[in-house]
Amino acid sequence: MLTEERQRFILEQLEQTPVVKLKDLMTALGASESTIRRDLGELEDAGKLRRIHGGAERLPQTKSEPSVQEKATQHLTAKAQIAKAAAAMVPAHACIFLDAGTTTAQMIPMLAGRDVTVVTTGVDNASALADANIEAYILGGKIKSATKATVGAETVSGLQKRHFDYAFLGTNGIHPKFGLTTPDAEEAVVKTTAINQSHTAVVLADASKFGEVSNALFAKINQVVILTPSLAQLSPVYADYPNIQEV
Amino acid sequence: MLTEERQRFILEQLEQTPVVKLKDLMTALGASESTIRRDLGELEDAGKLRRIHGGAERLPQTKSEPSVQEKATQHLTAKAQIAKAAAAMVPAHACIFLDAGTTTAQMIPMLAGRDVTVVTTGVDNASALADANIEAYILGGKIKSATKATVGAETVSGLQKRHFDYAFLGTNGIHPKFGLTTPDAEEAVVKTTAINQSHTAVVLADASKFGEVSNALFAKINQVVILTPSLAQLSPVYADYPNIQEV
DNA sequence: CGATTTTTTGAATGTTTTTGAAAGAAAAGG
DNA sequence: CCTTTTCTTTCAAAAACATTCAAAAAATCG
Repeated sequence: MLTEERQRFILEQLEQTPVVKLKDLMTALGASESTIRRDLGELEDAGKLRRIHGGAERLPQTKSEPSVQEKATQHLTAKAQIAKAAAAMVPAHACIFLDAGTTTAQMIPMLAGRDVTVVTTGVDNASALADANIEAYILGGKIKSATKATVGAETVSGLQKRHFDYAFLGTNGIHPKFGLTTPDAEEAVVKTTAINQSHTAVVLADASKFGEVSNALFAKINQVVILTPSLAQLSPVYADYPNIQEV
Repeated sequence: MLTEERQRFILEQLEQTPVVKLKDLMTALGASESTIRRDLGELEDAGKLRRIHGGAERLPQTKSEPSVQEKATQHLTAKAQIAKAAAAMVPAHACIFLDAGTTTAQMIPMLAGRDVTVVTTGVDNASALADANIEAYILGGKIKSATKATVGAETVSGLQKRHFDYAFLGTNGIHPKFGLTTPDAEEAVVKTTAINQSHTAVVLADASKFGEVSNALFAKINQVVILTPSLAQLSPVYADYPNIQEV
């Protein structure tokens, strides 16, 4: 484990929680007390954090990554376009899986009044489905505060007891070599399971996702149908895939 | 638990409620009397609060935007009063069940920053818990669109795999003869199961619930602890129950 | 390529801070 | 008044701290 890796990890921890404990860092990083202390000292000298007895705390001016709300307004029209096409794929009496996330959320108003059953892992999606009077189920599990999605063994085993006509998922990255990826490993497991339990898996992706690679793989490109609004704008690499469809 | 974490929590508490009790802080933070006293002393020296007999009080704010938050905290509604008392019952490291509903939802900001694990059936509560960065789990199941609570066999069997130190529930009716009742039979089953799986079950009820009877029974009065803000106003019938407590 | 220097690491040392408990003083409440 | 609760002070144990030193790893140079 390199010095830079450790220090980056410490700062990432501090973005999630206002204080980190030295002992937790020792076990998490597998380094000795001395090493962690040196890292904390250097990071403090660099003005990245403040040391406190027992660990370190985040500086007050920490800027956060784009929140759920900010992301929601960014690619709105493109997302709505894909969502409309995705909702049109759903036949009557179908049972579908709806991933957590703002992209799939756009499908909900377009499913209102339809005879469909929806299973989701997104807390916000569950709320919207209830508002739209759609028959909805949420899978139990631990709630990730960043995305408000349920994850973990309970969610996965809940998925394995079901089968879906269609699964609709979002993604953070689509790459010819590295496949479909998402930042969170636990969410990746959930997505993979949902794909396995569905007859047809559909990924909703706007142009900004192509060529991107995130942390955790959840499927290869040819395992799913990909809907995108702007096939022409993309690198010609993606033209070889018949399962990437323009809407 | 680090010094900074404790002191941060104490100040956050004082934003919610004008006074904090030393004993409540002890159970909430899992620290000794001496430690809490030292924290209060340091925070007083730093000009962050004023110590009073039995705890500490918030300083009179002369800052920018006092209107919204102070009004919300100074004139505590009946529900917030009960929620505050209920949250004070929760010790550190506890695992609690939080019923769906607006009454129990009021407990969430008062649990923020606490070392507790919360399991809920309320979709909206799950969202609020995630916002407050509280470790939260939602039970899977069908979502009732009226209340956005999960119900059904999946929810009940999920409950039966767990155990809680405390369960906090709302109710629609409290009656000496007909017990605790709620309009929906499926939600009643969930509440009953939650009570059975908990060491102590606590029902939060304002005065309007007493004497009312709804459709489905979920518990007898003496099976739970009932918190209410206005014991004196109630019919003398309820004075016979030692488990009905004024807050 | 090997030898030497520099950097990084983990353990050992003694010091400081934090913590919880105890005992008596002060305050609150009947 | 007495009883109970809360408060302050003191003390020893535990945890966390800075510092030093030698071994291991990496980089540099002849």
